[in-house]
Amino acid sequence: MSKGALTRQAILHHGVEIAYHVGLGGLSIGTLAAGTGMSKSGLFAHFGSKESLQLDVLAQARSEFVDTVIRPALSMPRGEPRVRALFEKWLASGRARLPGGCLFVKAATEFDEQAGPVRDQLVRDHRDLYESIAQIFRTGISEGHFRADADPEQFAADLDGVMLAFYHANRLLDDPAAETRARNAFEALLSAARA
Amino acid sequence: MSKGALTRQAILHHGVEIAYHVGLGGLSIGTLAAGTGMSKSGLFAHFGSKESLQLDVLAQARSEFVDTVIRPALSMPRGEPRVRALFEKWLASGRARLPGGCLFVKAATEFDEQAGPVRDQLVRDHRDLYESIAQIFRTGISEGHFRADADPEQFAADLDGVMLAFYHANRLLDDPAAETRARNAFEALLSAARA
DNA sequence: TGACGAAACGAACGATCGTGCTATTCTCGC
DNA sequence: GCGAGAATAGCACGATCGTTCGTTTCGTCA
Repeated sequence: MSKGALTRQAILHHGVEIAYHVGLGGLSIGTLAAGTGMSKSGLFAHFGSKESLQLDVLAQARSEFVDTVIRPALSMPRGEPRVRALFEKWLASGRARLPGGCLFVKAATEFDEQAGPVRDQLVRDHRDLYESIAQIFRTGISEGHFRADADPEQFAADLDGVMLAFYHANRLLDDPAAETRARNAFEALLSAARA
Repeated sequence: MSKGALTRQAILHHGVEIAYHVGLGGLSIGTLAAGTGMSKSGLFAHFGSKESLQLDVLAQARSEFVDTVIRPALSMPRGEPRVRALFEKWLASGRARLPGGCLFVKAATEFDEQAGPVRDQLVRDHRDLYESIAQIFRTGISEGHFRADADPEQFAADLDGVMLAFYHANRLLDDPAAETRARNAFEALLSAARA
């Protein structure tokens, strides 16, 4: 990998880390440059605009989330084990405060009323996520683990809700029962899909 | 009401409206002053600091949310009707894009990793909300509408998750099925609490 | 009506924002 | 090892940020 691509990646890694604390809008080029030991203009040259930087940081977060949550789940056997692995990996990434998934939640609420390319990208990413969840759930139907008339899209929305509530309780409230509650809710979803 | 208190209230109303779009951090004194037709310094004098302004805007959002969601629900008969009214009012406030509740979700993700008085206040508000939900649910237990061993705190977390997923699907994705999904999830919660 | 306190204004501060330029340093293929 | 081109730095810009200060306008009550 060339020198430029290397520092670029280091910048984005730091960027995800910072944006995870202050949001994509709060991520400023000056502080990011200071954090990576670069000059403002030197860093800026890599992206050309702040919006482009935000999109690249978002792409980095997405790939980190896919690597730590989606892909490991897809390597599990089809059906309930795969669904369960998705949930566990997702939960673990939140517990460990991995910036990937968290940044997505933060960016989604930050930009949901601000039109522009960042919002458009977030919409695409969220749709992809929902589609991935639904697809993983469908393997559970075709394997006979879940009812044939279960609604995969409904399950995707429900699971997202469980995770969002977990993020809130875990990160804002520091509620030690957050994980237990998330597990209870997840098991309730599964048993409703089975019966 | 004195002149000062009147303009102050007008400022806060506008503040909630703006923060609902750009977040509490993105809410700047300059734009807020322009939006209310005041000078920056004249507006600033009402609050003394940006942080104080943020706290006051948050208090305004909280009171709007209590007025449009919590209080109407509490006026309904104890038990399931009250729980159902809470859900319906909450859903309606999201559908109508009333800034009150939405701003809370936005501020929660915005400040969940930024220590300070704003975060502390958000934690208190969120705990109060959860306690209110649990309390309303408990009236359903004592009225015999729900199982005696149902967990009110778990229900509060579950309902919050349903609403968070609804916000996401409704505001970011503009998903027309968002409301139906929220209703399905809510009914599933209720029937699980009954059986 | 005159006076006094509250309310709002105008101008300015230092800091930081994103973004251009130009120059310098570095990297890497020949 | 040299030269081309990429990578980074330095500096400055206009704008906006939160904040302060002194002044002016306004509301209210004696």
